[in-house]
Amino acid sequence: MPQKSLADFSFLDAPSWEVAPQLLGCELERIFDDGSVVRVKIVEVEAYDQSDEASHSYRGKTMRTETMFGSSGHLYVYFTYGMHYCANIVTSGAGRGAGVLLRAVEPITGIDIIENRRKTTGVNATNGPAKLAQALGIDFDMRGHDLRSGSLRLIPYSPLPRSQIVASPRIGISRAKDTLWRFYIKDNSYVSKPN
DNA sequence: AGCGGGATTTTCT
DNA sequence: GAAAATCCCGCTT
Repeated sequence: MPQKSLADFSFLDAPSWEVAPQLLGCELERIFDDGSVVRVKIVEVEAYDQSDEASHSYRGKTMRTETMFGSSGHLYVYFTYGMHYCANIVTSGAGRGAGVLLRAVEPITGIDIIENRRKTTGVNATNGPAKLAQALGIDFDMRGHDLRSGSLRLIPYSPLPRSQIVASPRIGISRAKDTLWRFYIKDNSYVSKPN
């Protein structure tokens, strides 16, 4: 398989709420240190932006959110509830604090590896932001990782037709509850909370 | 199927 | 010192 050209990642250099639905159907390839490979399809995401009260970047750049203000296509990893890592794909280019939270993925290859890592099977292995982070081995070691190459790669695809995408309020936030910045693939069984 | 609580530590006030 | 872009388990319907 030939390496994708850099131009294929240019769609990330746009506002997060426009990028988010375009990430649905794209894939992630994870190559672990032992050489084993896992591939998944993105089926649920949420957009966050510095203009948005619910975003970690709302109150400006901090030590934690520095990567959100950096280049598009890098990985913003945060730690929450004392035990969970979650991952965002940074969007909007340098200077603007924005990203797209990965909320659910569908395993394509390496399902046995995923289920071993998660100690569970089926949809429960990857139908949540902290679940997929654990499944893909994402923690603070991956902070700021460039998703265009290396051990975790984004593989872009053409956008899905709008009829296959559902927009809804985001999950687990206390502010900006009415903003419809959660996007998921209609009827996909790996979505964390179908409406 | 749905609710309620506990886990556990980083980050910001 | 409190909240957190969550998950899991156990208990009740």
